Amino acid sequence: MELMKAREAAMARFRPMLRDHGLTEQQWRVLRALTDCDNIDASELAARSFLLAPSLTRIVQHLESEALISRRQNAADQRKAVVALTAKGRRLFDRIAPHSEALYAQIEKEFGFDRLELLYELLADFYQTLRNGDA
Amino acid sequence: MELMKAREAAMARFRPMLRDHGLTEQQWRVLRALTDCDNIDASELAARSFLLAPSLTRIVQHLESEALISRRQNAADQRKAVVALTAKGRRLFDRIAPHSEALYAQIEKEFGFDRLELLYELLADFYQTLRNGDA
DNA sequence: TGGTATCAGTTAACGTGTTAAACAGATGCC
DNA sequence: GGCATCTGTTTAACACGTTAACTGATACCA
Repeated sequence: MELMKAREAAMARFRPMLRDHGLTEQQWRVLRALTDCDNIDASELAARSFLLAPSLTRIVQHLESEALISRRQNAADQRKAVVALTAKGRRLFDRIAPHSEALYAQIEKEFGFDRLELLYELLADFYQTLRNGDA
Repeated sequence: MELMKAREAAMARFRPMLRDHGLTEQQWRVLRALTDCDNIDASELAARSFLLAPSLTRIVQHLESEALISRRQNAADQRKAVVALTAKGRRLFDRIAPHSEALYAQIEKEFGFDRLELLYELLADFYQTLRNGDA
């Protein structure tokens, strides 16, 4: 419950900015993942952007229809779909990234760098603990 | 991002159990809020279960169709809709509550009570900090 | 080599999150 | 009393989360 509230509060900061650029939070996650590691197939992209496959399918279709990314089939394995940023997609990323970083910096300033680091560490640990317990 | 992952990991524990009882996470939040404080109007219920009004409208319609809650109009202010648990709703809550508590206890055991308390405190603080900054 | 299991991705169905707009009941002001 | 405004709730539209079922391609193996 507290996790949900905290996450909503954080996203409330980012959403309006992304909206101004015509993106949702998840679409932004996909562009960011592709900037880090372009030309990967859908499974890899799903893992890196923490999206489930059905969501990613819809998002990729949407972004492709706006020419922000391209999709082609892996020649070696016809099942796989390789996704890449287009020049247009990269330009959009470059326009948004400074705003995104500014919002992160603002949160860091308000909440305090050390406390934020501690929170990150606890969250990552919490995540790992629960994942291990599932097995 | 870490917030999202942590929340997903936590809900992955609860969802299957709730699903066995035919509820979603949000429907469960509504029942829990009504158990704490019955006969409140929709705005109050939305605040207590941390749902937006449109979501709550749908959920209340759904739960009402399954006779788990009842809805009537406030006599003093015809705009307000007063929501209450039915006997059936209360019985369902009583059946689920022990499972829910067991899952919480399990998480507490795996992650550690003190660390969980620290995490709660940081999250609540994070939430408040961001909310204050919005004003 | 052919049959079967597995894998990558998609589609479908349902419920929720978010935003904007619509709506009726309440309130305030002249 | 009539009219603009505000409030509580609902509806609509679009996108995502989750689960399950489906399709086509690949791998395995008797």
